[in-house]
Amino acid sequence: MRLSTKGRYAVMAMADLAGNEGGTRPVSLAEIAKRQEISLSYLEQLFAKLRKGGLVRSVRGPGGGYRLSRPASELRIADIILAVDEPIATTRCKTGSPLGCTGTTTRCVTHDLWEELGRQIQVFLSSVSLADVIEKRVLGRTRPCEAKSEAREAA
Amino acid sequence: MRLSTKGRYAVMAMADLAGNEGGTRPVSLAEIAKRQEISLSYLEQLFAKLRKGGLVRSVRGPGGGYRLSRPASELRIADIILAVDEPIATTRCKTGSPLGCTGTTTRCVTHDLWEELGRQIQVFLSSVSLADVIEKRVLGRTRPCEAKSEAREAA
DNA sequence: CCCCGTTCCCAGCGATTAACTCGGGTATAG
DNA sequence: CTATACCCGAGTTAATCGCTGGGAACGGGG
Repeated sequence: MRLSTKGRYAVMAMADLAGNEGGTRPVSLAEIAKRQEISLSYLEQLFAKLRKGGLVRSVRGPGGGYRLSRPASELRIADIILAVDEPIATTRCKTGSPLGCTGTTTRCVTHDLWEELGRQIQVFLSSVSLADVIEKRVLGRTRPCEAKSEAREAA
Repeated sequence: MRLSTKGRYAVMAMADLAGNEGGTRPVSLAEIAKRQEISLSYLEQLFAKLRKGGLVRSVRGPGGGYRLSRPASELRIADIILAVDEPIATTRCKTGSPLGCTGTTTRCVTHDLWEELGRQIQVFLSSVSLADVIEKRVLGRTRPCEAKSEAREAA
């Protein structure tokens, strides 16, 4: 899972859309662009991908705009980022086959590390829905069961 | 915390160093460059930062090279990445003061989200030492207490 | 039915940034 | 003295971000 500003913009825009959807009429990109201070053209680019990903539905013509395809509580942040940001290879192993780097030399000792990190990020972002974000129910999700005092200093 | 290829290369190189340190003589960058297939010049750039960060010690002259400044079990992955990759701002809020974006509009609803994500990554990478990586003790660190079935499909 | 504005839609472009290289310099062992 | 290996700064290439401009569908007024 890749983490870039593009994904962040997409989440911002989706949060704006979820927060301003009255149910009566769609929300135009122009509104979102003004509120979130993102260029309209860039938003269009992002929403094209979000539409292909099935996260939003578009309504054309005057009074048109975008709607969420599902309730905000069922849209996960991970889905949004996955829709706009192509996944990136976190290891140097050949594309597709993670088998090409096992057991030879010290080549890919870090393979498992990055894979596990990616999994951690995925789990976290999948556990947060769009509704959670606009309700500010994000903080305090650190699981207390691993709350060892890992707070030694590096200096 | 920023996640780029630079940080990954640094961790690869440090893992190589930790795995090939016999204790008798330092490890030269030329060796690491050959084993890890990273260009020598780029490695020098990385190790300059690692040295400034106090993670390695250098020995000049023939037979010289680098040593870990501490046992591999006391060097955390987070420290390595922090040493080579400048931290990046994950929100649009003005630099330094995260107070500039509270309560106005929908402006920074995502602020808490990115901050919490960064904290999650930090916690994970701080929980893994260089020794863990070369001993392959990385997988299976997902805390089982949050193992709800979050596996609904997005389609 | 026809015109017209709104809004989504799509392809390509410029500028910023990261990734990486190149050329030198300095300390040290033999 | 010389070869090895660290040290340092500037320069080059490639990718990505974010923007510009024109085209296509749709609703409303005449």
